[in-house]
Amino acid sequence: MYRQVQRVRHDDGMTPPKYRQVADALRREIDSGKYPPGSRLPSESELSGRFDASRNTVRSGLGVLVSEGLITSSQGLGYEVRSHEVFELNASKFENLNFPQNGDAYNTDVTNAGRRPHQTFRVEMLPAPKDVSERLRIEAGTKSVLRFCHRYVDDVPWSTQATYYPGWLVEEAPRLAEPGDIAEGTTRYLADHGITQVGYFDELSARMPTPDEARLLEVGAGVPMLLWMRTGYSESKPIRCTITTFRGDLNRMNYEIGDLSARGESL
Amino acid sequence: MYRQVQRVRHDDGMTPPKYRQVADALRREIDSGKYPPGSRLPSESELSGRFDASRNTVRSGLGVLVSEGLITSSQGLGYEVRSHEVFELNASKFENLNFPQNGDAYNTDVTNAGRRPHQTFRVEMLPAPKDVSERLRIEAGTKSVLRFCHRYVDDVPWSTQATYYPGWLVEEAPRLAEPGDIAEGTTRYLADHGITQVGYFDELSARMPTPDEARLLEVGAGVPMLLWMRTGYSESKPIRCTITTFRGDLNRMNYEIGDLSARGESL
DNA sequence: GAGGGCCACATGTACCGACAAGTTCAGCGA
DNA sequence: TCGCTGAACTTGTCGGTACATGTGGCCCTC
Repeated sequence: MYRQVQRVRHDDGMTPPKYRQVADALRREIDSGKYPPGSRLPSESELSGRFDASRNTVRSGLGVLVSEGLITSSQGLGYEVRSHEVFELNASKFENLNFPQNGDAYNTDVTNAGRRPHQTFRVEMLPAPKDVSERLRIEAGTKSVLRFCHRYVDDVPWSTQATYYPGWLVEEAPRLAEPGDIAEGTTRYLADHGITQVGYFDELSARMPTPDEARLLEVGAGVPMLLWMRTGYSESKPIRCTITTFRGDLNRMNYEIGDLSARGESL
Repeated sequence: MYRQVQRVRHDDGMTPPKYRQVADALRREIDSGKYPPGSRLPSESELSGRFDASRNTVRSGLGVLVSEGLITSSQGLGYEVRSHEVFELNASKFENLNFPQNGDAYNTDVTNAGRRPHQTFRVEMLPAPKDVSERLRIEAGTKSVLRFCHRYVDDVPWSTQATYYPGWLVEEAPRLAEPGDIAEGTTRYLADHGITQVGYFDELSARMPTPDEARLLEVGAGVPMLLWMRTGYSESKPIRCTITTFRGDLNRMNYEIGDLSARGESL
């Protein structure tokens, strides 16, 4: 039987719990530059001594910073301060006949940024998920073509992109369902078969990764995903739905709307 | 001195740690509908019995689900499955002279959705933060006007919106720096003073909330923020920079690009 | 010099115990 | 009836211990 010293003050200026004090102190030191991005924090046992707290308590504090996305931990190595180099994507420029959104566009973008692109690719036929079938305006469960892309930058998993085409479209453009790249780009290929994309509807949201996504993109706790759903329309109906998942902290999506001649070339 | 039974298998088909098994099992049950949104999970001690694990281990498992944004916990009550009613924002329609992005637009939108809007408002003059001054193309630290809005939906904190105007703009449109609403909307007010916004540049990203944001928006762990930066331009230069932070899981931002006549009124 | 084994140290998992503090409700008393 | 108190739940915090497991470097051997 033992007695622990717990918090005593119950007034308004409540002392935060110890694990939070640890988190706050370390967060301040990280923000102040004492621990710059890429550097390593002291070990749990060192911090335990410094804060006069048990290793469990220190771990809770570090856990807060991990779930804030400030640091990562790796077994055997320690805690490292994360760096945040963001990658810019210009969404409103992505797709047109001259600059289709295709593997090539991605390759070009990444290469221009001085990084090394790499992607894996897969084609499947399967019933469309509910949210996709609603957007493609087809019956739930109707067959659709999924063209799936898993993209890397400098061998770091970067994004997954799943494009669904409604089943009826395959009748008119059979190569959609065939494995392998479409060299001229799907947008161009469809246009050549009389299906021209004239507009699209984008939806953006954020959420924490599902276990699947965490595995595919090798993200740990504290890294939110940026979700981008693009539904493309011909003059008469929806013809595709693309769902892209990014690491939200490493990507920024841009839209240019209206007259931006004043923006010039800078930035 | 005691001995614990720990995992033994070291082969490829590695058994996941127990806390993860707990998380996976509960996640499946939530997905399956056994615990629908709004319902409560069994208590830690019940789960402890069911999974033959200590309360700490069960807590770790639940912590995984919390940081995935699937559940929330409240002291004295238990764990509740979160619901995800998303709120739609049409970004590409937001701003023009007839439908300015103003408190009114927000009020209208929320009321139309059958919810109750409420907002607090504040005006300040202060040096522009670095990221803002870059976008407004003014010297870092130059004075700027901040018009800050904290918005609620049904008394739930929903978003914060900070709009910065460059200091030089105040000379031509002094009411910007005065506290209180500008009834006709700032866009209209600026247009009446010869400053017309002809285009804007949007940047979207996601990250975990800072402690400040967590406080203002009352979000717990596992809820990512959706960040929206909009820089508005006149014909010759940037005239404003709006930074909006949303709960990423409860909001969806939409963009309409090109000809969407096929989309019709539905959805 | 190259390779392997081993040790030191990092975090990861799992258990135990105790007490603090928020919520609900039955039950008691004015 | 109303209001308060306390019991019985809940989760939150903090401490301890033991052992598993990943990493890197030292050192010995071949």
